[in-house]
Amino acid sequence: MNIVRLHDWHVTTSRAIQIQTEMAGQVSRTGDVNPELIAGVDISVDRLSGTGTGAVVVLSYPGLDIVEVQVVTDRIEFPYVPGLLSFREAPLVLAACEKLAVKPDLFIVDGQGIAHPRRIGLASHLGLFWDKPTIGCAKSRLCGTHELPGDNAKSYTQLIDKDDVVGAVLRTRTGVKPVYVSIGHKIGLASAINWVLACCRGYRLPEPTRLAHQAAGGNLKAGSITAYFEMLK
DNA sequence: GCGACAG
DNA sequence: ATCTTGTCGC
Repeated sequence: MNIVRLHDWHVTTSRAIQIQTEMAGQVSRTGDVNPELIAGVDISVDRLSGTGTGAVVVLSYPGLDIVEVQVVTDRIEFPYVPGLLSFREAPLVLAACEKLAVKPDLFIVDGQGIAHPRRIGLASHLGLFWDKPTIGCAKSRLCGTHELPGDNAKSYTQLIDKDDVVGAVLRTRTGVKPVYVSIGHKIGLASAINWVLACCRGYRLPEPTRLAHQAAGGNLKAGSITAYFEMLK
């Protein structure tokens, strides 16, 4: 997985904001994909050791079987600052993805895409480094206002920030708290919503990020990988 | 000045 | 993000 190192991640908060402002205009809000491989990324943090673990789980589509898993653990430098999550998490996510032998066609990220104060959340930022379609699928809101979607699965409402439709509040499963879906890069919102739903298997979170979360925490069942190799025979 | 605030 | 088993509810 080759990436484009657009800038350094070890910067001051003011420089980080400046970088975001400069890069926001490069984010593409249109397009669609017909993925064969969909990846999910996430990280976990160990406050004691001061380290973090970035993980990427690649799934086949439409089977959603695990194709490859990569994790990288390293010291985590940048603090958690709302709006600057990229500078804390992107380095680990990029490192894990650099180890991939396969090339995902689409990435689902645990965080916001353009549903961000400067319209460049983690999903969008990663999309620019990879120059690949990305979708932001966050568990809670960073900015914007919205009505509550219906209680049934697939129901959603618009997430609006400063008169801009920046995402959708989507019910991925009946009765559960909705997720915040937004354009990451190189994909339209309607497609982003459809791909998130296409990756759901009965849990609140779509399989890519749900499994990436487990992988980052060191809890990915080895059995699921075995199942994939069995399937190849 | 007072809240809000992805993970 | 993370601390964490059983338990209440559809």
